[in-house]
Amino acid sequence: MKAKIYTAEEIPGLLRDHGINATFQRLEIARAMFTHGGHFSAEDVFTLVNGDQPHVSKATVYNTLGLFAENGLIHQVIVDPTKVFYDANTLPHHHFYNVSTGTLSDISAHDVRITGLPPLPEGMQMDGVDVIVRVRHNKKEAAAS
Amino acid sequence: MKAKIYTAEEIPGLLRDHGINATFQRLEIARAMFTHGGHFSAEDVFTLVNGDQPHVSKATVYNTLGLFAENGLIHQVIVDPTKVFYDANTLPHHHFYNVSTGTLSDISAHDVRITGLPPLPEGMQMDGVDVIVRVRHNKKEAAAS
DNA sequence: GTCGCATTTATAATTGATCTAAATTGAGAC
DNA sequence: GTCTCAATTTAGATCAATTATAAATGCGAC
Repeated sequence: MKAKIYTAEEIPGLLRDHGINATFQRLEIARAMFTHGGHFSAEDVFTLVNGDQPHVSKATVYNTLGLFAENGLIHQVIVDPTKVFYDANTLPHHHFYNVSTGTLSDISAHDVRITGLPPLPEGMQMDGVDVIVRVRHNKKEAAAS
Repeated sequence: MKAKIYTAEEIPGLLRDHGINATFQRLEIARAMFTHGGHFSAEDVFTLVNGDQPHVSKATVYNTLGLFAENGLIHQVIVDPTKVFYDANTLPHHHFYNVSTGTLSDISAHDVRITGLPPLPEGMQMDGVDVIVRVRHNKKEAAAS
C-alpha cells in the first residue's frame, strides 16, 4: 500500500476537504508535496516551490506546513533532532529512519501489528502510534573497543 | 518492569562498565539522572546538577550527554521538535508521549510485540525500534468543524 | 473607490545545540 | 614532589531551524 499520489487537479479539492482556504501559495505547496509524495523538511518544500523563481516566502512555508499539519492534511515526523519532517502520506504507516543518512522511508502499516500495549493513562485518548525502525549501514567492522 | 534506579555508590561502576572515564562532572550528571530515573532535556540536567551552586557548565552537560548516549549509558528520545530528551532507562521500552503537555512516560517493552515489519533494506542493520504512542487529553468537545 | 478581513511577506528575535580556543585537571614517568 | 601530555571542562561565540512581529497585499462586500 503506497502513499497516494495526487494529480494537480485534485489539490484544490483536497484542501477544501480539510477546511483549508485555497490560496495561490497553499496550492503551490500542496502541489509540490502531493504530486511527489514523500518526506519533506520545511527547507525542502521551500526549495521545491521556489525552484525556478520565488513564489513563496519562507515564513509562509512554515505557516502553511503548520496549517496543513493541524488540519490533518500532512503529518509531522520527528526523528531528526535538527529539523522536522512533514509527510505527505496520511495513510497509516510507519518509518525506517536511516541513521547514517538521515533519510526516511515508509513502512506500510498494513501488516504491522503491535500487541501488548498497556491501557492508556486515565483521561487520555490515543492520538496515534509512531513506529520508527532505526537502521544503519551494516558494519563489517564490529565495535572494536 | 520499571527502569532501574541506581544508588549513588553504583554510579562509578556504571560509568566504568561503559568505558567512560569517571570525572567529577560526569559523576554528577550520571548521579542526577540515574538516581531519579526518567527523561531529561539537556536543560533539565543542567538545572538539576547546578541546583544549589554551579558545578557543571552547559557545554559539559551537552558533551557528557552526547558521550553517555554514544556509549549506550543513556538513550536519545526524539519526540519534541524543540528539544532532545535523554532517557536514563536503558531497558528496552517504549513511550507514551503526551502531546498536550510534552511529557514522556515509559511503556515497558516486555509485553509489547511488533509483528509484520518488512525486511530491512539491503545492507542495513537494525539499530532499534522506537514505538511512540501519542496521547492527548480526552476532549468531551469533539472537533466541531 | 474603500472598508474589513485573511493571508503573505521581510525581517528580527528566539532558542536549542555545537564549536572554538583557552584554561584546568588528571595520571603516569621520573 | 613535579614534569609532561592527553583528556576534560569552560565561557563565549556561533549556527541553523523555527517563531514572532508588524507592515503590505489581495479580495470580496458594499
